[in-house]
Amino acid sequence: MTTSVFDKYMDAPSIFKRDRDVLRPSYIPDKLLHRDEQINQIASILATALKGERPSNILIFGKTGTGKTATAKYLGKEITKVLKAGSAFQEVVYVYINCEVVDTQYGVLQNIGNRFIDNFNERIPPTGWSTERVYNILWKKMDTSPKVVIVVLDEVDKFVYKSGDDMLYHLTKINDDFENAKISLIGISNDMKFTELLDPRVRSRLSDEKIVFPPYDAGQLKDILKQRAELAFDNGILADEVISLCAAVEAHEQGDARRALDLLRVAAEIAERNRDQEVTEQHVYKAKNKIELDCVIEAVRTLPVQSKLILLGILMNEEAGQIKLTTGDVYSTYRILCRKTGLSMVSQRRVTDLISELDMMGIVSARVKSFGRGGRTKEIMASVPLMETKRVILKDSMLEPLNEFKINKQMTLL
DNA sequence: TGTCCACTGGAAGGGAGGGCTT
DNA sequence: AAGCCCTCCCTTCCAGTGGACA
Repeated sequence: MTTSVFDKYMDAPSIFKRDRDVLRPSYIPDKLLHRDEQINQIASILATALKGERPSNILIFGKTGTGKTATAKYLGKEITKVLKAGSAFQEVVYVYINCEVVDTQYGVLQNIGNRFIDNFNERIPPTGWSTERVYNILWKKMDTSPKVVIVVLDEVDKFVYKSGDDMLYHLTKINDDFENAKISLIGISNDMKFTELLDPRVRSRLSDEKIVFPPYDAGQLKDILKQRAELAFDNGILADEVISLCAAVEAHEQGDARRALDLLRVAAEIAERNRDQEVTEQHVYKAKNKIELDCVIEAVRTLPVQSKLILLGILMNEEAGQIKLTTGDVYSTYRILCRKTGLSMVSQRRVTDLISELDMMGIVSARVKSFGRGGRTKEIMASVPLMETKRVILKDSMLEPLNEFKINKQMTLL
């Protein structure tokens, strides 16, 4: 018999009863717990679609992991069920778009449009057409027969921040031009404030109905975890306190069900890898640390090389004992590193933006501070673990020349 | 009280790179 | 091939600014 490096993992008994995907946030259970009120509210609005009328537009607010996306997808499934059963009076098309993935006007219109184009050759290409043309095709294809189109724009705030509200304006106005079809929008956002950016006309049209998803409390999280755990594990695999602990940890932070589920899944995976028979509190604590570090590492690993260089500069300064830096400091270190690696150098203005991006990602903390005559600038410091992060950055092949490189205080003063 | 530093962050625009149309 | 369009990444320009210091 041949042996391989995988053998010892392959024959390890699995802790999971079946698919571990039931613990992933993308899994939509048959019954969503503790969201009855919101589901009923939205369902009562959308029900008009099944009667052939245009439902009001809806804005859904709530922090991450409060079940907004799950609810939207769940309702999509339910509508499909009704349509299949043939009890609807009208054709209803439910389009779900995640604006974090599709974040341009063109992209959103293309995505919606292609739902109504069966012939592959007629499809709207990912780029190349004018937006106006895409809009016209979309309009024509949608309006061929009477139907109600419900477009869900998940993370719509991301879209508005990036691309403005033109597209929302057109989509909310398109009904005026339709003869047969009707469109209604569901915007999902975790940021209440983004509506301030909208043109007043768009704002009032978009937010006919507002629905807020509150964070889950510990008890609710516990129910949700229990529901999934029953699907994922056999009895006796989870120590009694494990679910309560996962629920308590996340309820304490933000009431985020997504993270609570991740925590449970990773804890179980750690137990499995250790060939333990039971998932215990210790596994949960380990999982918590692992998830936090993994998030940082993944975020840093996928950074563009210019941002890596900037972050590396900040970390190297920290290593040399310079914890707090100004934009000027960061830029001069950045220039040293550019010269060392031979990479092209971007302007200070651009670096300011990249620093702000790193700040938004939580990788560094940067706040504007005035030093009086010393000028007004950002005060920047890293908020990720020094050595681990540095190691990840230096794995980038373009930054190889920096492997043994260190900076000292004089260099930052250049 | 006014000055002045070292930026901040908005605006406008360029150009490369993707792709389509004619 | 030439002429479009859109997005992304970047530059240049510049008015604006919080607060220590004279």
